[in-house]
Amino acid sequence: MTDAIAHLGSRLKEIRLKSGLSLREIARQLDVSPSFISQIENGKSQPSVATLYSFAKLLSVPVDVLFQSSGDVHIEPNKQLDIEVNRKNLAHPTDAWDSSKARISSINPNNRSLITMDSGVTWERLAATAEESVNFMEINYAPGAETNKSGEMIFHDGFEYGYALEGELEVTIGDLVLQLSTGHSLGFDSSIPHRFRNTGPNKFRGIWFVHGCHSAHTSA
Amino acid sequence: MTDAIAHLGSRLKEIRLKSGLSLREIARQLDVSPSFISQIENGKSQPSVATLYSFAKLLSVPVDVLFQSSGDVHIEPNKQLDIEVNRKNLAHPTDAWDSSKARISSINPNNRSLITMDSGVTWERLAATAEESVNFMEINYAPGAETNKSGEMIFHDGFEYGYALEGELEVTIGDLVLQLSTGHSLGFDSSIPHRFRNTGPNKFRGIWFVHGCHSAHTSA
DNA sequence: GATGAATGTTCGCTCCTAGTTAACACCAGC
DNA sequence: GCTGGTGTTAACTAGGAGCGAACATTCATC
Repeated sequence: MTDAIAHLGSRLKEIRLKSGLSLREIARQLDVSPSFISQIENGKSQPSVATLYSFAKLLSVPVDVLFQSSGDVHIEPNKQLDIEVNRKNLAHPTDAWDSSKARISSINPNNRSLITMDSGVTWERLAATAEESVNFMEINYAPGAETNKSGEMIFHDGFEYGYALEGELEVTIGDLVLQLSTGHSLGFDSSIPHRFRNTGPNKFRGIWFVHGCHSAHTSA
Repeated sequence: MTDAIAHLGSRLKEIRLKSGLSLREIARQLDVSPSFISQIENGKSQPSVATLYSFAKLLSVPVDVLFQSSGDVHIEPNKQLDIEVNRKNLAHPTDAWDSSKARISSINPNNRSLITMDSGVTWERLAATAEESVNFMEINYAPGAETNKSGEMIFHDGFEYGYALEGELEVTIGDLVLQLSTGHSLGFDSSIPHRFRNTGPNKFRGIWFVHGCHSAHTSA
């Protein structure tokens, strides 16, 4: 077990290098010796929780990320071949799609109405019913993609429900941070500011249900 | 520094209590002494990262949560394995579960509240929010299982949305018959009489969302 | 090509502390 | 009374968190 622990060092190193900080610089800021950082990164020693926590803070990375398997988080270049049906940058999914007149809607996977967001985020509509202010959709987050590049959180009336199909998604709701992985589900009052981010190396897919929202806002 | 570290113990205790596990039970599963757990929870000692990590895993909570100040997180109590939590034969999922007071609900796959129906049909709750008349769940139909043995159809106020994860499900809505397979989704006005049946050889799993229903009826 | 100032690494060493084994006090049920 | 559950504390120990010093390496610059 716990190869998450075993690879913690290399993961730290990987992230540190990406951040462009030198080992000695880290050591200075964490107020520990450079040699110790080296030992940690090479798996020859393990930090205390306090040290690990400061380390994560310094790299401005949620601690959970450090336990994830490393991998080259390479973001898909904006290959928007295949004609995107629609391109919006909505504050949030209230009236992403128009409501339909049909009382029954059945949609097969290759036939979904698609919205492509700027940031590597897509929504695919899963049903088109007569209900307004309801969105039932599959959401996709490419590696590194996030709800809002600026780091702003969004909030809106209503409730939001999600189920993770594949990959990992870091969900921030208020000051709560959750890691969503396959099979995990959640629901929350979406008037609480929230944002999502794919911190993992693979794409994230999830089933999302948003309803009862009439207006959307963003908050720094 | 970082009162996040200082409060780590109490945070752990808080979450453990919510999960309904005893300190000794945790100790057994983590393979450490009960006294040590106590010391950790009371801030008299600090765990190693490995211990902390296993602790978080056991509580099925992302590590980051442990560093946050306490808040209203809803964690589904350890579903006492095998013993089915509840056994009902509801006409339909309106108030299958009580609403929760928590504003945020996160449930991990092994920890869901389960309702077993007579007919090889189970519902697993995916989120427990404050909303009433809302059910977000994973539904399971064993091969041959059906909504209603008698062949009756059901209808109720509101709308119903579904996404097929695995297997096949025959969906009858009014006089329309659909075959749902992986990735297929649907939504419909649930005042239209409907019923489901697993006609395939494998079990069916799907994500289901039902809301806005206040009364349920059956119709031959 | 020597001097310096970065980088990261290894080897011992010290001392702190993660984790132990008691024994403790409490409460519920029989 | 006992037995089996809960959580807490004290005294102890072994192992490893973290250190300092010396190491090898790249670069610039003179």
